[in-house]
Amino acid sequence: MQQVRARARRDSILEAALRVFARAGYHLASVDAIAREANTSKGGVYFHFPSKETIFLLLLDRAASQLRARAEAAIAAERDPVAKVEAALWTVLDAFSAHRDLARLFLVEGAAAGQRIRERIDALHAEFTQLIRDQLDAAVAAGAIPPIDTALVAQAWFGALNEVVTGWAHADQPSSLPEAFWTLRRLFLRGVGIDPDFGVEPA
Amino acid sequence: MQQVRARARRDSILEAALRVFARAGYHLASVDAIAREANTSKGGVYFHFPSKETIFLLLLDRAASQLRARAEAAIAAERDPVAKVEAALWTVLDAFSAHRDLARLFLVEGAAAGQRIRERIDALHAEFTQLIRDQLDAAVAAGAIPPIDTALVAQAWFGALNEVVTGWAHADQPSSLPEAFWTLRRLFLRGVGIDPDFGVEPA
Amino acid sequence: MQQVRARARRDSILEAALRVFARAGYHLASVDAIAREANTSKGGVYFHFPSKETIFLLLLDRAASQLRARAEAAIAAERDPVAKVEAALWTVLDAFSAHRDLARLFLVEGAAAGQRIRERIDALHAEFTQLIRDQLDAAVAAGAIPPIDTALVAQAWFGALNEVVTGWAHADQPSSLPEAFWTLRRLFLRGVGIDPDFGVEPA
Amino acid sequence: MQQVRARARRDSILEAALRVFARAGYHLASVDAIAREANTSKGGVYFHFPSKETIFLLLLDRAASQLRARAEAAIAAERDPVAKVEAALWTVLDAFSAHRDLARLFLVEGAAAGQRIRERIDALHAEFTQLIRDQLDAAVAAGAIPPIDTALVAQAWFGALNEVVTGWAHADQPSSLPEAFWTLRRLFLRGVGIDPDFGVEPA
DNA sequence: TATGAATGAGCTTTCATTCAT
DNA sequence: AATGAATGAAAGCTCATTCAT
Repeated sequence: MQQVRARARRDSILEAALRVFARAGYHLASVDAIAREANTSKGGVYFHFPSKETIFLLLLDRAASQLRARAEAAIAAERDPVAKVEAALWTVLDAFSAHRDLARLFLVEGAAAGQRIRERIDALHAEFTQLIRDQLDAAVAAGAIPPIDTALVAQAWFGALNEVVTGWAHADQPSSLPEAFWTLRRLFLRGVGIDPDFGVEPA
Repeated sequence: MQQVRARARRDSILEAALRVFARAGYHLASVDAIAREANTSKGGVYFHFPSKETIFLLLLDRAASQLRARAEAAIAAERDPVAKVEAALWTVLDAFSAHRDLARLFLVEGAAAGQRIRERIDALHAEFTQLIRDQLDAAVAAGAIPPIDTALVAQAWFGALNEVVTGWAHADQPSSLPEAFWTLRRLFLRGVGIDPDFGVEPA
Repeated sequence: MQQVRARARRDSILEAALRVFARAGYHLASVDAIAREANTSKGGVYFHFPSKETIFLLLLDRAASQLRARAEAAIAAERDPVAKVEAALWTVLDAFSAHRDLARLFLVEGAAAGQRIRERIDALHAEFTQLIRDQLDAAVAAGAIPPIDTALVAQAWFGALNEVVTGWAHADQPSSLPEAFWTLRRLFLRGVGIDPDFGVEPA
Repeated sequence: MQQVRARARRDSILEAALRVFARAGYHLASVDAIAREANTSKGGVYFHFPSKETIFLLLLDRAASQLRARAEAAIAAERDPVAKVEAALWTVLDAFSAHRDLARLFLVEGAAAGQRIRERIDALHAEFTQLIRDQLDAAVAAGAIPPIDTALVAQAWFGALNEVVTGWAHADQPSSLPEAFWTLRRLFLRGVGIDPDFGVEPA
């Protein structure tokens, strides 16, 4: 029973930390502020977690696996290789735009937070790039897409998504993300040689 | 004569600051470390610059205008609209990859460094996106490219370039920059409806 | 229980700060020195108080209200208007001479300590001058003292008291406070037209 | 010839320092600001003076001896003992009110400026108190004033003058110093048993 | 478990003073 | 004589982390 309570406390601290990090960024988020947001004390935070960095890392991992799970589910729900590719992209774009602050936090902010965190952020980038790449590879293998350096394409796509979403977060560009999606979809698919409306284009 | 020395010192502090910022990020770079790297004292740094933030901003502006100048020169050297587009892209890619640490510093790291710096980083993103967009608009106007949301495309391309280059530090991909260029070029141009080998594709 | 300890610590920091301020003056009193004097650390001081200035202001207010309370009590204990005037003077003189270092600190030293503190010191001067003046006004209204510019008189008296007491630290004069009181009493009262021994003098 | 120039430079630095000290107070007056005000450089200041403190002390002494000279002249110009007393008072009040900023600087501000300066400020107080006291003693010896603790009276008068003038400097009290003089004169003289209009009062 | 007081290293910045030129 | 670059010892303040209760 006590363990249940402890677990709940731990989770509430994590939620609070997420909010504070998202609001203030890694450096400006003080442990005090996190404790206050979680309605506990600094000591309470340190009882559950060994350091501020650890909390950030935990949140990072949690966000990453949630996103991964969603993406994998979306991909699994499609049969067609190209549709799987699109599912991967759409899930990422969708998740980013639903949680702009987190996207900013983990994709941008986190990069200024010291060696350890940096490395994991890079790993996260790599992971999602890989996820997209896997779908591309499958599509290439299935002949749905002409051969191409899929690693590079995945990386480029990920970066494009990232920029568009984080740009959207604080400017007004683009004004509407859903509309942007259709343009990006065209841009991406035609880029790899698919006519988004009729399948593979003739050479 | 003293002025010459002072100018040299000032420059050496700027160089040192650039190295330290690139190595540690804005927050983790202490003025002490910058002074040490420049073989001077903290007071010396403050004699030449009013604040750490000012130094960062100065470096940022310097890098931005160098890149802008290069890009504009490269664009001006081409006549064909599509070639101008390619020139813009290539310059950015080239510059970024020659100074990956700076690209990381100014495009990623700096975004977590406080209001003033954030604003200028955003402005920098906007500026280079605009630079690319201008070429796209010209190409569309010239009929070299079918109509498209050029703002979004420029943003996506910028993000793609950014990600590919800053991702380089840790991955093994791409093995070579020129190769990557050809892939990206194809990806980008086909994305907007140009056959990179034969010009505009038939609808 | 912890709160008791915290309160005690807080108070001990205040006492320590008072000693250090009195010894060194506002500017020369470092927070480090205050912490050392209070057998705690700089961080400890800042845990209990938000700034050095706040501490000074707190001490200032505390001293002022203690003095005010004493003076008001002494005044209330008298019925005769002239006796009230004397009570105000005596209380101030007594308090100042019992805490010469504080008088010096708050009446003299503090005046060079920045806008906020200056304003409050001025207010303190004004307050005690006013306190004396009120008694003078009452005495004038009661016909115990001939009409006079009571504001100016109160100011002059306050300054005289201040100088006599703060000057003590270095001179040998006056040998004894009670003796000084009788001299000052005579000086002050005769100055406003009262024979200190027989009441109002004939015109 | 060069010595003449050096002397002029030295003096111009002193004047500049006086202005800066009066404007900003001892602590806030930086040597840089003094150099700038004197149209020279920090090094120039240090060529002529060994330290900031020395400069302040020099100015203090200079102001003190100027005031002393004026007071002594004014005193010497009178024959009557009581008139001499009044001359001393009036000179001090006059000087203070003509140079409010300096009065504030040397009588108030300076007190927060470290041991050495503090001691000299005290000496200055003592000196002027002594000057007034000497006239009082002479008046007592001449039978113009009944016996009294002249040291204490002089101190009280000095303090009263000081408070009235410095109060005048930043509040509006008293509204007119010349008017205040007549009130103070009455206050002071009657205090020591002199009817300011008809000489010594009957016991 | 949880609290919050306490620590101390670290930060940016200021400035009196020194010194090569 | 004079300059102004350079120094370095502070200063006030913040905050991740520790620890007695």
